[in-house]
Amino acid sequence: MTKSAAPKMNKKALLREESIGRLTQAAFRLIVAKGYHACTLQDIAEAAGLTKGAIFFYFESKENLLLQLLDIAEAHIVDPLIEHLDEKRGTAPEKIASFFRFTSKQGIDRPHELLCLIKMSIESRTGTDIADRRVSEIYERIYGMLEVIVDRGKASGELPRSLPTREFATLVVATHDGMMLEWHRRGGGIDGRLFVRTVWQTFLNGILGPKA
Amino acid sequence: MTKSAAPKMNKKALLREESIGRLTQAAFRLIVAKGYHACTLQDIAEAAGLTKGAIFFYFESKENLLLQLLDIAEAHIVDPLIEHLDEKRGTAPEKIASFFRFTSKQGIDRPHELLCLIKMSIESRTGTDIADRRVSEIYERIYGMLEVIVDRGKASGELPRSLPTREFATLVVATHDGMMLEWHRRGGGIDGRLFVRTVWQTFLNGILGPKA
Amino acid sequence: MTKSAAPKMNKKALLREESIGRLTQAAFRLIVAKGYHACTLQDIAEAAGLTKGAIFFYFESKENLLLQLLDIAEAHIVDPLIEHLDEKRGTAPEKIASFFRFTSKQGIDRPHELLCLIKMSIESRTGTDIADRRVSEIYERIYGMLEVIVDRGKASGELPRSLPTREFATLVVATHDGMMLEWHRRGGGIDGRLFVRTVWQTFLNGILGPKA
Amino acid sequence: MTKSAAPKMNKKALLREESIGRLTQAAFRLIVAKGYHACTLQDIAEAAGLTKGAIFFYFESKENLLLQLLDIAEAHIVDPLIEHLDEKRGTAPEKIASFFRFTSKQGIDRPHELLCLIKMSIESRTGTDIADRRVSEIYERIYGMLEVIVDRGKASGELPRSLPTREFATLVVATHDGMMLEWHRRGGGIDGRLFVRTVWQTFLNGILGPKA
DNA sequence: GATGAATGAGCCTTCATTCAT
DNA sequence: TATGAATGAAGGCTCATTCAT
Repeated sequence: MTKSAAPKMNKKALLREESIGRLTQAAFRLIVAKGYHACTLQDIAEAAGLTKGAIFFYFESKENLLLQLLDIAEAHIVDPLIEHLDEKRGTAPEKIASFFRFTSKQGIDRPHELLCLIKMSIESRTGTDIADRRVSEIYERIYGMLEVIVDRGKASGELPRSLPTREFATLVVATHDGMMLEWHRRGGGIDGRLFVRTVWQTFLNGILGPKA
Repeated sequence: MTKSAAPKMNKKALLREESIGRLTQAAFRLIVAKGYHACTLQDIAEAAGLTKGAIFFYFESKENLLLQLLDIAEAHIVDPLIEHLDEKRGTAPEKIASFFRFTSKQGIDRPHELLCLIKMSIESRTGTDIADRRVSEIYERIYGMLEVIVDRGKASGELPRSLPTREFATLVVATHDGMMLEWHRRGGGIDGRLFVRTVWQTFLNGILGPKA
Repeated sequence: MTKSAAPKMNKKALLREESIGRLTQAAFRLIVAKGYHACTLQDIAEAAGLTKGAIFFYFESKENLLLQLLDIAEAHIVDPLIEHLDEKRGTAPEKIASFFRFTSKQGIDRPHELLCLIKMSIESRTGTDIADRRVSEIYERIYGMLEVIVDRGKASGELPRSLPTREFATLVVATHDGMMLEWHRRGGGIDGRLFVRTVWQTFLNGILGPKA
Repeated sequence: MTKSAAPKMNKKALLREESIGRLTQAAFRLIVAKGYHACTLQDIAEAAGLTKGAIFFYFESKENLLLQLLDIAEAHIVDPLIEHLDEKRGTAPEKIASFFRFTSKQGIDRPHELLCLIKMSIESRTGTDIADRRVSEIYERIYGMLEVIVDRGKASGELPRSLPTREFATLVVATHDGMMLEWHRRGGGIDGRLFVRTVWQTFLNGILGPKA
């Protein structure tokens, strides 16, 4: 449904979508594999079966391609995540468990998009260029959401008052990102589902005690 | 004492140490800040108050400079860590807590060296070039050590038999690296000591329950 | 006919041939004038009215450009030479005279290609890199052909049995290359045709006596 | 006797001569092997067991080192050659035979010096820099001498009047240089003495007929 | 819609050269 | 006497970018 929104879409538009899709997928894959700076437009174009020129035709610049990828990742991952947690009724710990569960599912369905976001958040910390700021922006949304959950949890007594909000939200993100990166790094060697479960059970136990 | 081992060191040797030191420190700092690929030798040389030529005089190539940094990081961080945990008597959970405590201290004393290691481990996953393989090698040492600790802990009943060794070791590294990266990312915004304590207390609670 | 094989060739292909042609001609000229190592890609690009980038677009590296030049020189000079002498009926001395006559004509028509070959064969003798080996390969073809001619000449009594094959073939090449180099060196000062005739008449007399 | 001209030479001067000797010999060897431009001062210094600085201490620049080599080659090879042919009584053909015989002996005794001269005469033909002009100067001496011999031979009837002086002198040099280069190129493969004899006998026969 | 030719800024690297010691 | 440290100009090469077709 997403792809064929307009059933009367003409051939040109179809071709356009097809090419853009191939380029973005190739870009996601290669940026995750080699890092943004180490990966050339040549690489991406070749992987997509097109030429460098096509990238400029569709995206105008390398930076803009990256911004598009970030938009996609935000729309596919962060928006649904926030929506999901907003709608969800439940205690703070439950919401945090949901956070892990939900993004883990994303990480399995769309590993490149999630990993692209995480790797971009790490590759550069200068904060000077547009893409860096865009990444920060996305991360701030996540931090903001988590801090609200934690604060409410503390207010309602679901979480210990002593928990430092900011540091704890940071810990959640850290554990999550670290988990995804290690999962990607050790690829073949570990059992994904087992690993994810180990992570958030440990984590939840950590906050609430082993009964939770 | 390490630096001034020979107090009667001649001027040339002193100059050499001084320059190498300035270059490696600048390299550590800039690679952590901008990533290896995004950071030029010009940047590094300027930050060290020297010229590109000096880098080639001392290190022969950009890749070799990186390898030297990895050697330094391994010697300053990983070697002492492994030694520390080897010597230490205690249960598996205590050793894992020590792992966090020890490297956190390293992360505060020599943040650039630890972060350089972590960032390099993330920037590229192709595993094709020498530096990539060197990073993997270093990480394998850490993984190996952790897996031994976990296995012994399981054998002695200090850790639940149900704990999957490999996945759990991965979780420890993931949490640790994620923590360091987030700490670095949010820099001014969070309280380092408070954060680190939050991390490993949560983590330990997660394994052993809140009393531990 | 060779160049305009397809009269309906499209513009891109024409442009390509034109640019490649200009670059190779410039490269031949400059390498002959200044030597391979002393001549920069900047020099070549400028002489061809293009930029360094264009060289890499077409040839990928300086070494590869040289290899292309060697291929061209072999195809234009050595192949026809060997074919010519293979087809030719006649005694060994006649064939050797033909050798001089034929390559002298080549040397006048395409002086840069022949001289490039000769100069490259002299500039380096390390034999370590690819281009060096390629040059040796080409020269071995010439030596092989000459040695066959000499051996047959000795067998048929056209050449004295006492003539040492290998040394004599070397002499032919030495005289020929020396001649071309000196002709190039003294450029304006000597009469090319007169010089060439002097060379091979002297040479032939040397083998067969003044009557030949 | 040449080296220890002053029997009371002090240690410093001896050391000086020793170092200069090692450097020039290394330079001769390497320039012949790799060509002037392809051979770095580092190479030379290392081969001499010294450092780059020493070269500048003794020679001031790379070009100046080359000029010194050319001076040495001229003094050791060209001066004795001209002296030898001047003193020698005999016909023009005999003098030319002497020319080959004499330099061949030089080529065997001091191959690097003679080959350095020849290779330098080929590597560059721009004639713009000092070293190029110096090489030309040396070659002009040889050409001048040969042309005098040929002219006198023609005047006295020892050589055919029809012989074009300039072209013939060029031929002599061409044959000689070509011979030396090929001898060096085919190194192990050919018999030096046999080769040289083949060359000049052929050559002489060429001018005078097989009886000479 | 997409390509192939070409550019130019900037990178890593080399190397002759300088100089304090 | 000779070295080791350091430089700077220039070389080969990469890569994002432009543009005519």
